[in-house]
Amino acid sequence: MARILITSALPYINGVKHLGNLAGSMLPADVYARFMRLQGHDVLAICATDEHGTPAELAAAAAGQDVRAYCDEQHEIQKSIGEQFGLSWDYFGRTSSPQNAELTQHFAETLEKNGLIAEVVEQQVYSIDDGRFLPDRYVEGTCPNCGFEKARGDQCDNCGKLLDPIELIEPYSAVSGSKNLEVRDTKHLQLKQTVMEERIRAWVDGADGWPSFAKSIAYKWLDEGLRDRTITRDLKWGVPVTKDGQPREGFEDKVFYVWFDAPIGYISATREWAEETGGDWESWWRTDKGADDVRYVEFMGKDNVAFHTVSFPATLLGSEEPWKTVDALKAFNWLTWYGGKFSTSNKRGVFMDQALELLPADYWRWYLTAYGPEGSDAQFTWDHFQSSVNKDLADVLGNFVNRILKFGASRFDGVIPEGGTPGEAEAWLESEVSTRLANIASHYEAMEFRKAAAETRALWAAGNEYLTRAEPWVHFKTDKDQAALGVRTGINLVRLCAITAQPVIPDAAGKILAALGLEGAADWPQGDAKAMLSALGPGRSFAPADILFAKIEDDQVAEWTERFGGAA
RNA sequence: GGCUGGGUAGCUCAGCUGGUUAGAGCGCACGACUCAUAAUCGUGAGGUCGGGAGUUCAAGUCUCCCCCCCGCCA
Repeated sequence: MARILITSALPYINGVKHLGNLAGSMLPADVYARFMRLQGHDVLAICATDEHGTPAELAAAAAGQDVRAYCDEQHEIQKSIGEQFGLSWDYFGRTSSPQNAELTQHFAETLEKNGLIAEVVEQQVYSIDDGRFLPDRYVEGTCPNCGFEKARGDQCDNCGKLLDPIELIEPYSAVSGSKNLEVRDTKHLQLKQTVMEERIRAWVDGADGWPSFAKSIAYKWLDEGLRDRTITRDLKWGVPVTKDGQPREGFEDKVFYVWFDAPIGYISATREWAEETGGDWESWWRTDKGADDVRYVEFMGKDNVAFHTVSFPATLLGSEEPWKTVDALKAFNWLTWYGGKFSTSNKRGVFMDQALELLPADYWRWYLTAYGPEGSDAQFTWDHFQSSVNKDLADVLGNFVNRILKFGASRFDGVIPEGGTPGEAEAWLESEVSTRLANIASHYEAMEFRKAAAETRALWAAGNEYLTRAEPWVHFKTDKDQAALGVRTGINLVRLCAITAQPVIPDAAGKILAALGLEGAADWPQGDAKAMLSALGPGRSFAPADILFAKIEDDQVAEWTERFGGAA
């Protein structure tokens, strides 16, 4: 039994995530966690909301709420929707937790002791009326490049030029509209990544278990040369900056930059979990306290790769403390909406809460796993979604389960019958089952989700093919024992299909197992195929399940296309 | 304009460090079956791997140039 720590990139707090976010980290992390639990491993799956930063403040302001209240509410919403999607986190924490503040301050102070943090003086816009420094996006004014009058401090939306707030002509506060601004010197902390560069490169060199494109992203950053990063911001909402555990002089109105504290959230959420459950968080994160045998697997979208391969490791390695660093890293590409970007404002794309209004979670889980953006970007289209789900789930799996259970119920009174002599069809199936099960497991081990799903489906197809070969409906007329063998074997195969499908479609798998009278936990099938296919012996009763997956109809697709946008 | 990532059968995608007749699913055509959600099973037709040049005994797979798409940034 191995110990496996799984994290998925933290969803940002400002609203419900879309299907691309789900497909790119949270869902595969869950599928992987479920598979590993089925294998009997000790799994700790951690996620959390990423709550700090300017966008959170802006979103709260837009909602007319206090930031804390806004985050409280949004956190609960995201947690609930995730659970409805079957995301089986062991803990879903928050980066706004006291645990995260403490750990973030600990890391910053430790890094400083190790000479990796410098205090620098920068020039920044100060709003006298607001009584605060204004971060980039809180200053607006006329663009010095194109004359656009509503340019933001970080960038002009009109000409696209990247700006420094102090360059703006006639700047004003986006908070109050006040023009009573001045440029003042202000102190910030910088993480000296330049000093860490060779060390991080060596660490990346030694890494395996990353997709090639993840490694190339890390090298690209390293090749361009790491820059020292300012890790503090002039915001109220965030982790306060401290020194020796006390508020740091000159930093009373500053907090750590969201990208500094967010990945630390993986650790702090584990600590939240430990405090709630009595678990031992250090045994998962400190190699001097038991984590040396932990395999740590991170899931993320490709936009997050640099932060996980360079920035976060810089924090961990720079501390000179025995923190666990990532072992295997799985990065996903983009799920695109008809080849373009998901866009809330343009009414393109489906968000997690909306998806659940349309169809149960398993439909989405299957589609996003079997056709997800794993090796390259993947296109979501309604037509593709409809045809994939209908064929795979309704026709191949649903129909297989349904036909064998119904036939067995009507011909053998819902009791697994005995009798019959295994022949060619059974031999073929045994060979098929052992091949497929081995493939499914090895693809999951390798975190090849599309391939694992394809093999899972191949097992379902083998079920249909077996019935074609065994023809119990034909034998029933002349040789009931032979028909009994087909039914018994078919039902055993249904069980195997359900168990192996659990990581991806847990609800449907549960319904199937319930139909077989197998409520509760089921472990990954053990033994040889012959034994697996006779695990459920004669005499056990079963009942046909309700239709597992209703087909998606054309008029539904038409309606959804109208509602959510489709081909551009 | 710069920088990633792409451009492989009608569609969506696999093809690791170059090596037998380039793969899968869907769709399509034909055949079989009737237990089943008009589901299933079998067979088959489909690709000069974006274009050009080069390296090599051998390139979808390496090098260079060009074209196009998505995304990020300027």
